[in-house]
Amino acid sequence: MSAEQKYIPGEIEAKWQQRWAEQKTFKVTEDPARRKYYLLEMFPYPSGRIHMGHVRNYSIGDVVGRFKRMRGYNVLHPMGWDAFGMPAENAAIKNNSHPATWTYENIAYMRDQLKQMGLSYDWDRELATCDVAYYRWEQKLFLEMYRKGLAYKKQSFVNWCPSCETVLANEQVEDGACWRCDSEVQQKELEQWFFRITDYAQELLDYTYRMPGWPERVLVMQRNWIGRSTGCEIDFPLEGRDGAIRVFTTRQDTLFGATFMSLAPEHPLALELTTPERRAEVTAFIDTVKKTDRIRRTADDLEKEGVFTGSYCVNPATGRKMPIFLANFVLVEYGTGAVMAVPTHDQRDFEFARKYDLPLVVVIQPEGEILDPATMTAAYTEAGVMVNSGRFDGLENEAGKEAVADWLGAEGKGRKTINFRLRDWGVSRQRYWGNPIPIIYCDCCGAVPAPDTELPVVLPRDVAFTGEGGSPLAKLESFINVPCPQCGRPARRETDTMDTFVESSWYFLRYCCPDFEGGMVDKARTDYWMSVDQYIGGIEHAVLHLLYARFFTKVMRDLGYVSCDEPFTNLLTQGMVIKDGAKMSKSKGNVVDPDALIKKYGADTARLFSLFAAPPEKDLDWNEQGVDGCYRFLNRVWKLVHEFIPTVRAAACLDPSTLSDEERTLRRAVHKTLKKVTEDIDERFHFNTAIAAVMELMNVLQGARLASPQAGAVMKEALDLLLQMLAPFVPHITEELWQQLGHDTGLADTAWPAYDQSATADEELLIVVQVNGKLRSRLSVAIDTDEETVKALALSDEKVRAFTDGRQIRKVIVVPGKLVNIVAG
RNA sequence: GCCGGAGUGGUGAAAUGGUAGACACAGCAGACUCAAAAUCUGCCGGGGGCAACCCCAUGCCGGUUCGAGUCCGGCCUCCGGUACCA
Repeated sequence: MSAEQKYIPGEIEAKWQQRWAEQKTFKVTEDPARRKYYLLEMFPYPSGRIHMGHVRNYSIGDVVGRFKRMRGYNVLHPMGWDAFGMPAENAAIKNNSHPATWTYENIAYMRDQLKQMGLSYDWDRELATCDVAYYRWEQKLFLEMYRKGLAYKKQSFVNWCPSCETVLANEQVEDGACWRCDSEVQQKELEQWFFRITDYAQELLDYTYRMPGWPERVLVMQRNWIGRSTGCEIDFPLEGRDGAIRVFTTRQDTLFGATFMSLAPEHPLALELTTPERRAEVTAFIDTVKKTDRIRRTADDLEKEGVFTGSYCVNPATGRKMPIFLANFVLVEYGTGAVMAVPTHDQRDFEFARKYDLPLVVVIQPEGEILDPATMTAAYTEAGVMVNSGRFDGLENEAGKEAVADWLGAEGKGRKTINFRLRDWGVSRQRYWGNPIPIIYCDCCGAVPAPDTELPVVLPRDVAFTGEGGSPLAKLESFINVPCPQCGRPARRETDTMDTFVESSWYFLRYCCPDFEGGMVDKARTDYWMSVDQYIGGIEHAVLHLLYARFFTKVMRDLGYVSCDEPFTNLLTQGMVIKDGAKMSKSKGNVVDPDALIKKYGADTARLFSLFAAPPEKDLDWNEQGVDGCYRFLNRVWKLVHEFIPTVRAAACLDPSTLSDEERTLRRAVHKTLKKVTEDIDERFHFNTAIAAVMELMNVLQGARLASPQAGAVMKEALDLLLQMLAPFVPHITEELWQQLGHDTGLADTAWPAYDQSATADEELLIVVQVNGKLRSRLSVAIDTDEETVKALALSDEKVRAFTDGRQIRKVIVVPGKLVNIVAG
């Protein structure tokens, strides 16, 4: 084989990447006359180099993008950089440089890596969230949200990561540890900025039932996170003094069984209600609880402990005097931070009551069983009939929930309410490398928005990175000191920056119009592209990014920026990349470097393997030999096409009506494969089976040795279609071979071929014959054989007779064109 | 505990309720070669049989059905999420 006939991925890949870039093949503009398709993969954090997760994510996306494009869609397929964040600061400290330098160098390198993969992005729309041109609009939105009360500041206990030295949102705490660095999270009382995502809790929940394009498990995770529960707020008057304790309960049907009250140790009334003689014990208890770290405090084996405050409140239904306790399992952040304790019907209250010898009253009686408080070993939490509940006795407890709620409302002692687990989104971060929150603090005027004329608040560059802790911004006098926009007196800038999840909550909108100078988004262009038709990324963002982005879309809709209710119509969550049974990670030492892979095999092989080895949603087991196999396959394609180049160039015009049996069979295989590949990509995203089908076709084509003029025409069609089918998966090699076959137009610009329905039709059918459901024989019959004939053939078949002779034929089931099942007994 | 998802050859996997294991990897045998690599061809779930074939087999136990990897019920195991949520 001569040198020019050898498959050298490096050469052809560079050639076509350059061609696509020069010709702006994948540049798109809004065109209302064409069907749009917005395809988006989650943009990467510029950590330094891409990893296999990126290779997989972007390979999957690229198949969809190239396929939809060939199908005639106006495809928006952008890429950019989630460029603010902590690692840049850490790197700056370590290397004595600047986060911006580190970030932009990484972007340059990774952009190059992505380009080497041959991805079909419109690079003209590239954005980096750390560019002022991007984050300036976020500041404007922040102020709009501030004016609407959707951004606000409050003093509260917040999650503090001592290692990152910053606050975390609830969603960013995993198992009591920081989502990024895994340090144990502490509770700290601080004044912080929040986004009022709870205002949208109901809508965020409702739409999870109207998003059929999302995986059910992501929707379930979001529903659980939002955590809506219906119940009542009930006021328990304090004994011997004014005021009341308000509780939230979903079990108002058990109100008559409430025998004591449990408050969170952090409850505002905790100390106020403590009598002088109990004071020492109570403060000691509060201290102990506060010192208990979050992991242990939320461990399920933590013993229920509490302390009596010395005060009492009154059950509004029974008039019973209820001792008020502080309890370590009551969470101040959920409900009202106070729980009416019904030990007979709540397991935690039960354990607590047993430990502190508190009274039990049964108020829900199960059918066919009598509960006795003296002998109960666990709380009864199932359905039953209300007892010891005055006027409600005899009601089914579910009906009782309604009745008690109505009664509480009528008496003014409580009301129906809905409670959410979702908390507001804390967005303040005590970091430098983020978007400055555009607020100025004045001793006279309080918090004042930076005026429009002063926007954007540019992140200053001349900052020292000492690694000594705290935000470098807070030490920069030239940044902090500013006159108050209202009264002109000396004031101070906010030095906190925004959570980087804020940038990723609207980047998909900015891609629609990345060059727009007139505001955050150009509504006409954004309306054309939105919503994202297909979003692809890792499952790890199920409740972080994906919830925030939904929230932002709704906020921006209500502020008039966009028209859609939801950002992502279809979501694909791809599986992890595994090697040797574990997720690829530096600490495991099982990382495969994409650069080395591409250098050795080329981008097409890297893409092909990551698409072939598993369907997109499943974890992908990386296997070097499998990669080798894909490389060999591409070599076979290369050789096969080269072998037939002379034949194809000399081929006659295809006339399907004059083909020999052999030629027709070959052509049938080609069109059947095209049908399968089309459906596998378009309807199912099953790229692995699509590729397998093409491999099968290759095996057929390699065996074909045809000599007639029409055979050349059949082969020409076969190779053209083979390359078109493979184009979305392995765009470089197919483009090169396409050109070598003599085509003038680029393969990427061809239309996805339609299969010839008549060519796919079989002439003979294989009919499976079963006796009592077991395979016994196969029949080959002409396509138009009628059912009765097939039945007769099956019954008279020699192999079948061996199993039916001497038995009675009870029934014969015929599935046309497929199968005959003879029931004999 | 609760909520998801998954259990199929040595491995990754494939199968609108209708031939279980396509395709590929690994392995074995052969061809080519002085030899090796590369490439090509064949075999490749287990058991029985000279063979045609037969029996068993999709985590386990039941059920529905002419027919179940697929649907239903009950278990077991693994993975992911979540957790004192009142």
